[in-house]
Amino acid sequence: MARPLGFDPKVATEALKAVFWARGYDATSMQDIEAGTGLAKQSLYRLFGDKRGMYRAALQSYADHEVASGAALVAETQGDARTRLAALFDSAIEDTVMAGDLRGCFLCNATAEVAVDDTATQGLLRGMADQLTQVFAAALGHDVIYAADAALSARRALHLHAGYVGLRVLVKSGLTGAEARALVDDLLATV
Amino acid sequence: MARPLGFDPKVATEALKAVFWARGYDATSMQDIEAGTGLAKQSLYRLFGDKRGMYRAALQSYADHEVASGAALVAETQGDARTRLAALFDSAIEDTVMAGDLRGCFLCNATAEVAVDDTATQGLLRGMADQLTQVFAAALGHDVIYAADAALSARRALHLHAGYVGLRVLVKSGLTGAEARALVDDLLATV
DNA sequence: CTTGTTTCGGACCGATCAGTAAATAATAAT
DNA sequence: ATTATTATTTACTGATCGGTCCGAAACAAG
Repeated sequence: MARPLGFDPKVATEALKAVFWARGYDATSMQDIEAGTGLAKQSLYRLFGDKRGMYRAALQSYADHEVASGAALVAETQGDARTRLAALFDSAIEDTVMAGDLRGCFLCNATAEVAVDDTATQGLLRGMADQLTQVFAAALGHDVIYAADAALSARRALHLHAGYVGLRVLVKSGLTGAEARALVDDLLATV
Repeated sequence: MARPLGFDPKVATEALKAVFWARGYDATSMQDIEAGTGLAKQSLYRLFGDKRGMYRAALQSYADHEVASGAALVAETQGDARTRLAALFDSAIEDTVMAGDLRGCFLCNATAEVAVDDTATQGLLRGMADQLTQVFAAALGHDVIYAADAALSARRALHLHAGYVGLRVLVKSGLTGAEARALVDDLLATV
């Protein structure tokens, strides 16, 4: 028996993701957030508590959509581990370097930006990093060699994850499309 | 015939590096900078122009010292490419995960934090990234296979660089020492 | 010691920061 | 229609932001 919300919280959260992804935490002002979401401060504060809450929601939205869509791509692509990983990396290159998108990976940016004493956010990021590592491990699981050797699989998944993070970061400082492809070729040559 | 500087600009620049390395650009206030350098605003503004100038000087100091010391380590270590790279990565692990240093790589952090429209800083970072890639390429150059094949060397150096960046970033979200070692083992297994 | 030049420290600037309080508008139940 | 409850808007808070101005202190040359 009360007035209903004038907007969809899901949509608002995605708008938050877009805003923080583009500028990071500190460089984003409440003014930017109001403009990006189209909502007034009060509505945002009521829903998310404070600016950090908005940031956490944005990160969660990234994990729920971007990371999950990577997992889906790996699951839906037909073929062996290498083929699935190639599809994952190719789509990353296509969507970033080729599209001229210099925002980088939101998760990587957030990890690099996190303060040394912000253990709460660190924990959140660790969980999402594990989630992403699992995507690589899942792809590897389609080869019997990796399916049979958990230690090898874990190690290589971490290797791939690190390469992925490096790729996404280096793009921000001007890595070209050709360099990105060469990097990925070499990264996938061993799997 | 004038009053001399009451401090060493070199030392001040290193203090700037420490301050920005610990907190990043946006999260660092002029108050933090005054406290970290022990200098008054006026002296800093006169020397570096503005806050961005201080940041650039800090980045340059990182390239001149940290990146250069990596290059020195590669040059001074005796042995083949693999041995030299192992020394480089081992020292990175020892100085970060093992030492409980969660600041990450200043250069990586800066790249992740850089704004999409800040082309000036992007250019500066690109130069430093190339410098770091050259360190890996130099290590590879101690194997005839890489010395003879420039394309392979370039590709693999980029691969190693990306892996290095990924390692340094993942440590910030809680990668353990054991995981870091496994990652590096796998990364160096192919060279 | 005087003079010329530069550094240094603190007061100060308007702008912007994250966050809040109160008033207004809208809806659902009675 | 009245009332209870909630959403939204407007105005405002003290604090802090990056940056500047100016007087005082310090040093070198004469």
